Amino acid sequence: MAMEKAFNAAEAEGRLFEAWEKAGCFKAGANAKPEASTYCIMIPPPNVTGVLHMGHAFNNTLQDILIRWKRMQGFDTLWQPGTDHAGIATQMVVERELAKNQEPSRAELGREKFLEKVWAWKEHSGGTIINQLKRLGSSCDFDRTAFTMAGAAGDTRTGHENSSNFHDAVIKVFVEMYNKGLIYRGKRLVNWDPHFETAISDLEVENIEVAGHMWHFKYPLAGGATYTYVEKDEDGNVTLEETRDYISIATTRPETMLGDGAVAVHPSDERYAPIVGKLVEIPVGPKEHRRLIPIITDEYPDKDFGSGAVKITGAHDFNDYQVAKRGGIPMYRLMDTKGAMRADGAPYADETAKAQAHAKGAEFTEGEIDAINLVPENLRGLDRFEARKAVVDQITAEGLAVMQTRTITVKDEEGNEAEVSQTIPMVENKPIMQPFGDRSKVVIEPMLTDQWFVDAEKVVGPALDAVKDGTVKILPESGEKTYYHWLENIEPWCISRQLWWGHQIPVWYGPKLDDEHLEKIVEEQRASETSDETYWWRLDNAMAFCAPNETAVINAAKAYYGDRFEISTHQDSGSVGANHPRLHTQIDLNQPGSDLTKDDKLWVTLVRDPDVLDTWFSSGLWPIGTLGWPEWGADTSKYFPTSTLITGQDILFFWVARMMMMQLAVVDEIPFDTVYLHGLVRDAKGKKMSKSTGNVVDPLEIIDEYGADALRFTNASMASLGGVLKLDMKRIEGYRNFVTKLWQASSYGDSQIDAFSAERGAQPPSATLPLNRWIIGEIAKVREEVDSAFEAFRFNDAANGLYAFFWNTFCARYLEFTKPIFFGDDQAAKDETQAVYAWAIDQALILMHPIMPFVTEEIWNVTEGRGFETGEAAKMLAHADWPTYTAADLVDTEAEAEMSWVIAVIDNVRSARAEVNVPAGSKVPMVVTQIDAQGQAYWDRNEALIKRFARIDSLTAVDETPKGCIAIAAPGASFGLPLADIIDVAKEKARLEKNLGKLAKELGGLRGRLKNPKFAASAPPEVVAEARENLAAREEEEAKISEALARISEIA
RNA sequence: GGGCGAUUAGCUCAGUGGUAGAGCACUUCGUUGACAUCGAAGGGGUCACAAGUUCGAACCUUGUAUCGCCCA
Repeated sequence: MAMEKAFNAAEAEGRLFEAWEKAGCFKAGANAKPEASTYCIMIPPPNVTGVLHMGHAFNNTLQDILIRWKRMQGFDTLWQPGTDHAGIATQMVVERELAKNQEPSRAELGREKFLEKVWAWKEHSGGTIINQLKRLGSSCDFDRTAFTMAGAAGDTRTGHENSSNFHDAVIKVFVEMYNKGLIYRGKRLVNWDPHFETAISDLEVENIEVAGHMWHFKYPLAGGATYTYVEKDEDGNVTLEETRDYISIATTRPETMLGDGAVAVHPSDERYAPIVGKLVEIPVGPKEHRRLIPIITDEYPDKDFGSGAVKITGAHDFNDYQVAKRGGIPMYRLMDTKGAMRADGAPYADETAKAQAHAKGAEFTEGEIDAINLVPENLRGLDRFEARKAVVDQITAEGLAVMQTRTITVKDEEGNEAEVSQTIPMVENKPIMQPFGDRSKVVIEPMLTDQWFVDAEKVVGPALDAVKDGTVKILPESGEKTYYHWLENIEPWCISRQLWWGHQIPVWYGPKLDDEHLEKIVEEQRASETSDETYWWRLDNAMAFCAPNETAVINAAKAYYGDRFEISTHQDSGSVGANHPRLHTQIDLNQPGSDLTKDDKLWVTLVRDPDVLDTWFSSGLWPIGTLGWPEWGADTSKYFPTSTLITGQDILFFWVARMMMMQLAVVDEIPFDTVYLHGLVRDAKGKKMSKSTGNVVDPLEIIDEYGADALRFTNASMASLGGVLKLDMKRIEGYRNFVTKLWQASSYGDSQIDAFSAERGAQPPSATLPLNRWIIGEIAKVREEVDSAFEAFRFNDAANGLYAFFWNTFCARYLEFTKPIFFGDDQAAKDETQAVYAWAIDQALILMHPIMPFVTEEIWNVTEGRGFETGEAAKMLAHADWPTYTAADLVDTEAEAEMSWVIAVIDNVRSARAEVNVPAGSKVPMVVTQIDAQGQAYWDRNEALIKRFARIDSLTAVDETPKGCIAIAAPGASFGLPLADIIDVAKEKARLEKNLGKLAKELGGLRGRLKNPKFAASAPPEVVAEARENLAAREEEEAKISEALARISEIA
């Protein structure tokens, strides 16, 4: 059948993908040979709310290349697709949707109803990105599409119908790790998002440089003490000396001053040495209740930054937190979950007294300190930014701001200008790095909160060892260094999020209890029934029960509380503080005089922790969770441990390292043996793609315009190990042209030489012509090149090798050289060449299929005609057998030498003609002055070919080169083009001289090396031999050109 | 401040000890029986800098400069 004029990607891609899926080409184990080893890739699960971006396109192209390659090789392959539930992103999307449709808000709906809405949204829109992966040609086993919330309450099982019960796996792991003491609850400074009212991970924080202010304030020394403040220049000369009764502090966040626990200076800072250990007063809040804090030393303050003294607010700054931990400085939390100044607790006077008591040595627990609210009444409930203004105003009004004098020009009423000196507070306007929530876009507040943690230090060991001993390989190697650096300095992993959408933590709280303290508990209970004490505060004294489900937790609670108690559970509606664990009795404990007797029946209500697990906790279980652990059967567990993980280097720690730790902790096996890391896809200039810059490239638009194959080829060619990924449209266009080239070469085979009617199979047809023997060898070489490139994850080498082979060797040489045969009349030669041509195209399609599946499959199907060898009908290319022939099998060195001689003659003639302006179209005569027997044989066999492509009409042997002749040198032969009438003698001389110049440079290097006795002594023999051969060849060429130059000079 | 990396042709990048390559761009030519989404020919680099190791360095070592990314 005649092929279309060009490949219509837009029309063919959808049709081909459907055909592959319909034929079950991508199912786990499809095309596997009997007893084949498994090869499995776990997709890095995209966010279920996501849409395909260039990063996904790149990442999935590489995965698809590997899986298609292995599938064709006959491995038992599985490429596992799926999405993660993306807690905060999904919750946000659904909340926004509710608002848009004017439906009740999340808070109005309550937890259960809201989660129904989320599942409904997932059912409707959650499949977007999975379907977009298909546009790219991704050959995942989509029947197994997984979801990290599969099996959780309310799951409608849409879009992940066959997914295993991921929820059970997550909960099981949590419970087991909890029981082993690997998971605990504690206070830590986290990135708090005041909009979503949850902790978020570092990855979800964007640090953005914004215009900020730096205020300078005076903290007066306690009791009016003074000291001599001395500043010196570099040479030690005193530049300032004054008596001060304060220490100057610079801050960009004055509202946090209320929670200061200390002022820190560098131990080597001489300016403050006299006052280290003294107390200073925090210059804000009601004067009579101002707290005194110590001046301490710590390595953290930078002497040259600001005044060199740093206020330490451990509960609201990551650096300060470390200083506070080192120095035992209390951390006072100032804000609530919305980022407003706290309004809870006792009056300010009482609270500040508590803090002062603690400072003087009274014992407080961490929770008790956290309960202290150091916000003065007049600031309570204010948004943090309003509070900042108020604090600045109050300090300035009191004269405790550091002032500066400025001269400004003012105009009076008549317009006269006058210079006026002004003293104003010192406020520096300077850019500061500020953290923003990547989804909420609000300023992230570092906040000390109760969170759940994995004690990562206890599980990191095996994950480190597996990479150190080479069991798991990370590419590029720099990734391993980063991995070690991360894991050797690992911190506790915060796994709780204050969200509803996610795996709810399987922990229930009840009152702490034992017989001795029962009365005390009852008393406390009595009090708390009427008090405003928060849930968070209550949990400090609560008993935690961790179990996979309610039945189990009730059993656990029974064991703890004993027979006297009835146990029930309460599902917290989700708003923090709305409920707390309770102990009930039929007696109204709040009635005066009421009391318990020993036989009174009691009830305990357990409350489930409202928090959910970080999405990374569940995606940390992705390899075993998707395969059905703990309920997996042999048909899925055989794919574990998986083979290759391809992902972005930015999540090496967040995801890769955690999968390593968790799989090793849970099933004691590595999750994968090789990790391939790549960078971010950037624009052509290397800028990050971002909506605000407007340089985002949509892969789907690229597919629409250039076809998926062009995009995929571009991705492969960019994928050098450790390479930077800059996406240039020009490059995509170039590879689109390559797709066309492949199509046209196939079309030539089809319409011009009817090659595809030839009978052929997987093995190369027998060939006698050097041209055909040569191309068969070249195919074998490129097959080896592609395989070794894929094995080494050098996708760029595979892509570039195929490109160069197909364009420069196959099309520019072989295809052209078949023309004299097909336009001649040697039928045997035609038959042989037809078969070889068709076979070579088949092989090229196979080798290019992993990178460009669509165009290759389309050509494969329209050209037909293969499978004669085995008698089997042609399979789809996606399941064609990957070849194993080697260069050693198929390269014919004689044919190779002959073709390179022919090509050299043609190229030299063409080059010489072009440089001396002989019209390319004109046919000219050629003479030969000298030719060896080998050269003569080559000429005789390839005369028609050389004449056609060098545009020569005759060859005459002469004894002496005619005057005015263009010299053509070839190995073992000297030719000339006697064109005295046409050529420009000066140009020909210039050409020869230029060639001599190039040769002289090469010869200089070669001779220099070979003359050096140490070279022959130290260099490997094959290098020396190569240099000798090279020198001989260059010398032969030099002699010929020198002679030609002498000849041409005769007529000049 | 710490970690990882980069610096090679006008641009984007390959190149792990044997004397420098690709694509694009550029110049000239071309309606030559697959292809103008093309073909032919060509120009273009002190491999950031400095010192060292080596017979030999873009590559290994040390230092310097500049630029990224991540963490603090």
